[in-house]
Amino acid sequence: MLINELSKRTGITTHTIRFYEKSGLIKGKRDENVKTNNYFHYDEETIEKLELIADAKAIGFTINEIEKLIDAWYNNRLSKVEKLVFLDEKLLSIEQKINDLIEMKKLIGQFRIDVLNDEC
Amino acid sequence: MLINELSKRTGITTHTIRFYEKSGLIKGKRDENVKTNNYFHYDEETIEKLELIADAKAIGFTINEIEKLIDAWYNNRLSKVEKLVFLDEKLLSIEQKINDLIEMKKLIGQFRIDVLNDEC
DNA sequence: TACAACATTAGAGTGTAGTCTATGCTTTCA
DNA sequence: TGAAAGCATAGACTACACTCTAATGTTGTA
Repeated sequence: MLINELSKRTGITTHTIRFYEKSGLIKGKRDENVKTNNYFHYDEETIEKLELIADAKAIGFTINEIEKLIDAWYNNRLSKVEKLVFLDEKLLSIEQKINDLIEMKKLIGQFRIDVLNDEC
Repeated sequence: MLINELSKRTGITTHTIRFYEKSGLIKGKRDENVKTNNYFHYDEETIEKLELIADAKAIGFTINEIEKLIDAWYNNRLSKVEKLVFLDEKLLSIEQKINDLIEMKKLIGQFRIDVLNDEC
């Protein structure tokens, strides 16, 4: 599919898709048989990747981290050990974030009770 | 205390502290008795606030959200209802983030197993 | 009293992640 | 076949959250 369809199917603007393409997060393919244009063609896997990007962004991953994640997932540039090191590191930081969020939830929850009881 | 001590006690640079001051997150007081300088004086509460800022930043709050949180917490610009609405909204978004993180943890955890079993 | 250390403001610069505009070529369809 | 819609690239612009520099004034100490 071309960029417009990809955009419609993912809800991500063509501008942002091109930005991700330039950043190396996704890779469209040029059709060798067509000499008249330079259009990028995208496959179903790209949709998966864009969904992964959206999810990873939502939990605070940077473009750089997402690039590495996609690299570990889809490409074979990283060795098994490198992949495991990276994934373990991410798992740890995710756990840390969950704990931080639970702490903040407690804090705000307690504050909410104080407000409710006019103690604040 | 002056900005240098505040910086040392919180680990936040004077530049960043001034940025927070300009952004309205913290408020130093000028000493009315001293006419020779314009130095800001900070109290213990400011340390608390800077710690709250650091924690809130770590979980992805923006400066704007943090400002509102501090406003609800320390100042009395917001009514009880406004405070509760804001806090409930934050609690919901924190819960959403925790769920997103748990999902991503599962995903990466499964991927880790696949890598371990050479299925990837 | 010299001078190092610290204070202030204004404003420029940086990195991240887009977002938008301009220009120009290609494809599609009435 | 000509207009509308779609595609590409380059590069300018934006928002956020700092981070740094310059210019200038104040305080503390040897």
